[in-house]
Amino acid sequence: MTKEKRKNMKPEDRRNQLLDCAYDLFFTKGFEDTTMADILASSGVSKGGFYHHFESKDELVFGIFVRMTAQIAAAMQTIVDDTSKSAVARLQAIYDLQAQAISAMGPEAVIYTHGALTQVANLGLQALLHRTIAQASMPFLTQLIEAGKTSGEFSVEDAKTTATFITFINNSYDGPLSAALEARGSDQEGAAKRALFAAYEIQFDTINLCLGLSKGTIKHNWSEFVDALLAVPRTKR
Amino acid sequence: MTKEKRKNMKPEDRRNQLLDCAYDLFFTKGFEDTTMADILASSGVSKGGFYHHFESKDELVFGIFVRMTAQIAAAMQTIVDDTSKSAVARLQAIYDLQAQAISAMGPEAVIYTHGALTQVANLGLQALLHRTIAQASMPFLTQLIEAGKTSGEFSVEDAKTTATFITFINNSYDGPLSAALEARGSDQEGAAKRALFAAYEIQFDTINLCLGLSKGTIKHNWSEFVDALLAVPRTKR
DNA sequence: TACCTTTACAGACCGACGGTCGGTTTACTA
DNA sequence: TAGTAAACCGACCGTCGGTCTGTAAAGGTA
Repeated sequence: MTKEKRKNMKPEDRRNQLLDCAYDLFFTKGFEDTTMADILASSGVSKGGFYHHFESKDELVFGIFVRMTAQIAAAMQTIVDDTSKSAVARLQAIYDLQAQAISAMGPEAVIYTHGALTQVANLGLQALLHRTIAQASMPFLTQLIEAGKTSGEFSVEDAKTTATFITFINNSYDGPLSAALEARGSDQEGAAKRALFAAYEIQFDTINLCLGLSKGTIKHNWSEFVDALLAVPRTKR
Repeated sequence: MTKEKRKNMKPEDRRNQLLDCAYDLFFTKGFEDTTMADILASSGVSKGGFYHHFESKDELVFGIFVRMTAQIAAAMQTIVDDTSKSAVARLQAIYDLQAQAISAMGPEAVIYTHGALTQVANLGLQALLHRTIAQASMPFLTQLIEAGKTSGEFSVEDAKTTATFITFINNSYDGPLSAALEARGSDQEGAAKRALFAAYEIQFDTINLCLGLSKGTIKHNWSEFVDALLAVPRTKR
């Protein structure tokens, strides 16, 4: 931390810089365990500078999630709006996109983030993240299921009910992944990996069934990616 | 707060009293928003007295969940161990027990607790509660599904995988209930109620399907209880 | 250039919080 | 009744998120 000449930045740039710093810290140390001093030190901004742009520490979380939902909404929008594809194909595209987005982070980063979010101190942050993603993606999934219902591809009583249930499962069912990551390198590794794929199977069987699709219609293409995840050696810390 | 004569209590009693006070406060105000001063005031114990029995504020949460898991485990144990009943009947008994336990609280208390847990400030507590209940109930559910598999009642690939998935759904799928409670008294009430029952339907359809049971075998008997919940007028606060 | 206004920033300061510590009271035993 | 161990008290401490007063940079105007 060498003493640098003070540099006034454009408000939007400074805000984004602070959001970036907070993002890193919150998702590794957790919200409560990240102090304002941490954020100020990593960003090189003074307290006064920070509170000129944000009203509170809480607003950082809010700001992070606003950025995130905007990205998710935009991505899903383009997929759902491509009506040249069938509803099934578009739904599959959503899952593929999910896989791509996570893949793009790289295995190590995914593991690190996942591990951090699963810590007890971060459960609140994780729950809020799930809720945020659910709220952002629900409308588009509902719209897509509605489209598939009218086209006769999906056999569904109520699109919104189904969308709610599927969104819930997609977002929150990460227990088996945690267990598998935990088991890396131990003699339980093989069993945990099989359990993980069995979990994905039951998850996607359920999804297909809820939409009235035959088994295996919508599928996760996560195999090679999960393999990459489990191949990462456990970091000592 | 009249000044009373000091009364030394047995450690176990004092601990339980403090856990009771903390339970009430945490599940209404939330963990972070409950100060030590709140707990001390409501229990009439001094700071020194408290820290004689507990190491930290965090330990209160831990203590609360230990008591809770013990109760859950005991209740499920007796049901699962009653091998005179079929596996289906025992699984149904678990859901009935769940309904009874919640009913016993009374509609107002359920609504209040649910509302408190759903607030953003309490999401961490809620997630930890879900995780705790899941860990406590999983072994018994696995055992029961295993029994039903060998008896031929359930058609299941792997008992543990299925138990994990069902436990996950049972514990965490409370979004529709929140929405319905939120809609009480408004013109959306009817729609929200229908949506809630549709959500329960898709939930139990999934459960039955995961166990290879025909639709409607395992069912929730929550109708009249949910009616009672939704009949409670919204309290202004 | 000189001057003024606006705004991005600095850091001393504040009250509230969780937790500590030395001392006091109670309950029990001999 | 004296001794002791454990239950209890409350003043005190360090750290936290947040405030407030002041200052330096940036940009307009002459």
